[in-house]
Amino acid sequence: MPELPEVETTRRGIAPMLHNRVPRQVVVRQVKLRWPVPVTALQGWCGAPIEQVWRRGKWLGLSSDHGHVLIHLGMSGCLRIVPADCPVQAHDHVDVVLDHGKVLRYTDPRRFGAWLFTATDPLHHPRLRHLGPEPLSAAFTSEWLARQCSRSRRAIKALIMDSRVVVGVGNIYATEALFRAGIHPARGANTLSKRAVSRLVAEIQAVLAAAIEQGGTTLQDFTRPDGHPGYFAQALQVYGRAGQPCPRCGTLLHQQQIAQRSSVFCPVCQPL
DNA sequence: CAAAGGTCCTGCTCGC
DNA sequence: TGCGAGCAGGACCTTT
Repeated sequence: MPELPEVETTRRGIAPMLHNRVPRQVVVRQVKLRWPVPVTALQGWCGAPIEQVWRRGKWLGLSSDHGHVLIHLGMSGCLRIVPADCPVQAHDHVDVVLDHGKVLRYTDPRRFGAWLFTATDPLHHPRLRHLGPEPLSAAFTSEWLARQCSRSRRAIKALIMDSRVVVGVGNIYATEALFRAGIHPARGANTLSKRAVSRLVAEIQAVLAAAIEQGGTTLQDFTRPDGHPGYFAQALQVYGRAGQPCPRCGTLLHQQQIAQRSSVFCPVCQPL
């Protein structure tokens, strides 16, 4: 499910229900996520009101006087606020029971997600320490991306999906941004002109901002914490449309594996 | 059987 | 030959 827009949509959905609420208990039904869930630390975190519900890249943070819970949704993770008597389903791995009778429930069939805890500065945590700039912040400039491109021969798509270069850009939005910028996903990063890099920065920002505005992309089972779908799927121009005509020139869209991820592109609008 | 929205880790290759 | 950096591929897991 989640790239940056879906994580941000999740954050906005759950934050109002968590702010100033006191977690009373954390129930862990499945310890084996990406890393073992730190059950004891999560229980110790209970008892203090949640002051901040924040996001860094695709990580969500719940911060209180007792420390910081770090949550990653992986490929199939989902967070919702449910009533305390909501029946537990398969893959409902973690509950945070809150003082107002509701529960923050984490569901993740593939278990690529993570729940971590740190008592110290969460941005210094080993998993967050090396993250690159936020794509929608002033720190993500064409100068920055051009510098990263100049020292890499990797495919440009792999580069922009590298969280040390820029956070939050996954397969859907990398595919869309490259189409909008007219850049072939397999182009060597160091072969891009400065102009192409600027265009790419602008398109990454535009596509992410638009997707957040629309509440994220709902494919298969992504729904927002309020149960509504995201509406950005209808705005996708090439992702999931291999074999269909390019929306710009009508040529049939190609699909190929690039950096182990399926990539859709227009061979005419995005020449190699 | 292949593929699905993520990303960490291992081990290879290349250049100094 | 040895070392570090950069990179590709495998790994994790379930569902469709």
